[in-house]
Amino acid sequence: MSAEGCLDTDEERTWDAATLAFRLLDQQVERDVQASSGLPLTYYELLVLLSKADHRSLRMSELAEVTHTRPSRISHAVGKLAEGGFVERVHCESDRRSWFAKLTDKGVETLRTAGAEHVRSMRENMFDLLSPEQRAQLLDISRTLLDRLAPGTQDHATRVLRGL
Amino acid sequence: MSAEGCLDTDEERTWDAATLAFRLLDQQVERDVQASSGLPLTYYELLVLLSKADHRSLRMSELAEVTHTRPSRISHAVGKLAEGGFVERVHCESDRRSWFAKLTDKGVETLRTAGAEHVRSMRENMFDLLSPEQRAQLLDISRTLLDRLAPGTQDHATRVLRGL
DNA sequence: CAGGGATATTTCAGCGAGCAACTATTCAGC
DNA sequence: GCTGAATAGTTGCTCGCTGAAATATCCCTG
Repeated sequence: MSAEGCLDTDEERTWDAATLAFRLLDQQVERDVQASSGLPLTYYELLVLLSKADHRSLRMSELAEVTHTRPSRISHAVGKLAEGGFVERVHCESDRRSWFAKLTDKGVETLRTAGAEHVRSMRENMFDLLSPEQRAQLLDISRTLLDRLAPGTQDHATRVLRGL
Repeated sequence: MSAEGCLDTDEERTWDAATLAFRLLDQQVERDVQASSGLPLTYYELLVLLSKADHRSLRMSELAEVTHTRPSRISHAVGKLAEGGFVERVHCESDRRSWFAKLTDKGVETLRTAGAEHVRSMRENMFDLLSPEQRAQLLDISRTLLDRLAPGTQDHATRVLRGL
């Protein structure tokens, strides 16, 4: 009647708990960041990436690649961010198909306060709850998963952000 | 220039890795489940919950509570699932404000194949990659986070699914 | 047992993300 | 150089989720 699957009970519990925990974590941090900056978490993350890049700018395609999302999302998102004045589009001289998204001064300013709130929320909802061992374990587990889900990405991401 | 935040580098790395890993994991499993059943992962999860409940049915409000999402989502989702014939709405006699969503035979059948694919994907993208220690660590970490993000939920969920 | 506040659900409008189709530019080969 | 394939981005449409307002029913108090 009840046991529908061929699941190992322990696996199922782990899946359910982990899935729910990280969804709720994302949602909570999203609420906090949005309340402090007005920006959706994923938009805020784009600003963070730009702030770390040389000249505070990245190509649309680089943003899509680093975030593992579709070009159309970046196009929409940068459009909104540009409307809000957080970002400006800069035409690439060497390849005129390409555009840079460049963080504006307003973007930097917004990022300062939003970043503080992001850190606070991150700590409150995650790091303060975990022991140092658990943090290390989580990093290890996440990297293990990423090795399969986004192979060769960690190196690549830093390469992009350091200017190839 | 580059270091924008007051973040501990280790914390930032852990946050980035964990966030990305579990987002990609969700997306990958979603793709697999959708390819095999045509259902979004979150809709499939509703069917799983119903299959575990007494009489294969739960109140709308129970579905909302257990999944930690908004009633309006359940309303839309059950509407779609009912259109597809996976679920039927049953009016509650004792409280006529309330409706049950009840899994149909077609729903059970769909769930059989989708469930197999879900388990396969879960294993391929998660459990097969982790050591037994890591699985235990992840369960522990997830529960720690859930204690704060959804306090008193684990008991509650099982209570709902066992009929109060 | 009538009135009012709580509760269960639906409906509507708006947002972020993805897919597919389209435009514009670059590049490779003849 | 010119044609055609590949690449960079954008646009339009659909989908699932949320928040707020609306509807229906229940329950408590007087």
